[in-house]
Amino acid sequence: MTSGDTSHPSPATEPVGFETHDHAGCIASALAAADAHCQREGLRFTPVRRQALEILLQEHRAIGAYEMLDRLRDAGFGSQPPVAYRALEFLVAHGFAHKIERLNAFIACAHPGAEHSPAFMICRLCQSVAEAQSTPSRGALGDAARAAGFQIERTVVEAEGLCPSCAEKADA
Amino acid sequence: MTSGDTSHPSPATEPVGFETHDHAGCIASALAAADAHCQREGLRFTPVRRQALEILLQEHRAIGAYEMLDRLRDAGFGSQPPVAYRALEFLVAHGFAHKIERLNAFIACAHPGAEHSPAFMICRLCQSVAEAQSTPSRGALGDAARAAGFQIERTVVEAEGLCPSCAEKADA
DNA sequence: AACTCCATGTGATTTTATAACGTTACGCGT
DNA sequence: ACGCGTAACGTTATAAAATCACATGGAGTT
Repeated sequence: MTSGDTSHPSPATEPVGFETHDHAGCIASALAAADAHCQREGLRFTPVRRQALEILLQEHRAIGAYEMLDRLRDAGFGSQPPVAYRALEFLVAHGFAHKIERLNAFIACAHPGAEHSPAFMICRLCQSVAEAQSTPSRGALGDAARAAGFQIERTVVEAEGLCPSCAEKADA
Repeated sequence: MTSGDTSHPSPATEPVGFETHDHAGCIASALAAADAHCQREGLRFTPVRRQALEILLQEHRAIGAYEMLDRLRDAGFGSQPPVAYRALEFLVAHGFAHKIERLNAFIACAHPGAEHSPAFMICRLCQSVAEAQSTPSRGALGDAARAAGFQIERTVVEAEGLCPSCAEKADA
């Protein structure tokens, strides 16, 4: 991930995962948005929770609960698993982060604030993760659910494969 | 693809999971199919592997590795985790079973033999699981992947919600 | 101040998964 | 049939992921 760019032409509508972008800016704005959202909703955006989100945003990749725990401990918070799990649970519950089931890991939401069913593209070589949108009600799964009378409440959509840059290397 | 699989637009409308069916028959035929497939491919369908598949077929629901281990031990096989994990790994690798990431559990494939990208509907109340087809290349995810230059190799598609019968109970 | 609610911190445990290693069984060429 | 190489099996041990249970403490309310 290069870190030279400062201009971010279009906000949060595309696959924000395999491209370079304004890191400091996205962290700051995401934290601000989370702040505002919690204010509005009467949620307590406590120090651990804020720190956890900041860690996810800084990494900009999926990190496991125990890696998060290490970071939180380094930042002066508790050192037992529930510390990390509770912070992550909060972030996920309110849409600030997502769990990548396939990796047992967590990543900051790339489309904060928006109601959405996320879909992820996971590179099996470099482990990078990009978030896109899925449309559960459309497509084969939606058809099957309607046909079966199944009420979808939540979806996990994760694609594993090669990101552009790893695919290029693999070709060579 | 199988010989019988036509490429019509909506292959996903046989939800084989929330309906009653000929249990003994489906077990026998699935085992026979697996036998044949292994024969053809030169795979070793050993006793543990066969027993593991039979267990999955009998249950007809997602079961965890340690539950599988219990059953295998009861059947006279080894009693340590790798026994179960290896059998399951074989079954998954060759398409006889799938892992439900959301549940950390495994289920027999409902469309044995066919090349497919499975999608699952998981009832959050009764834990039943139905398998349908997904069409990774179509839909929002496929679009996003193409746009990003991501090469999809495998997809995890899992919907969580209410199965028909639990939805009915919940309504009442 | 007393109360309640929720968040935090900690120790302990459960559940899920893999590493490492020796032994056995099979597949195959001779 | 014999020996060879590989894959499968079994076991011990350990790692990784997640949860339980309980005590403490702070923010807001009454």
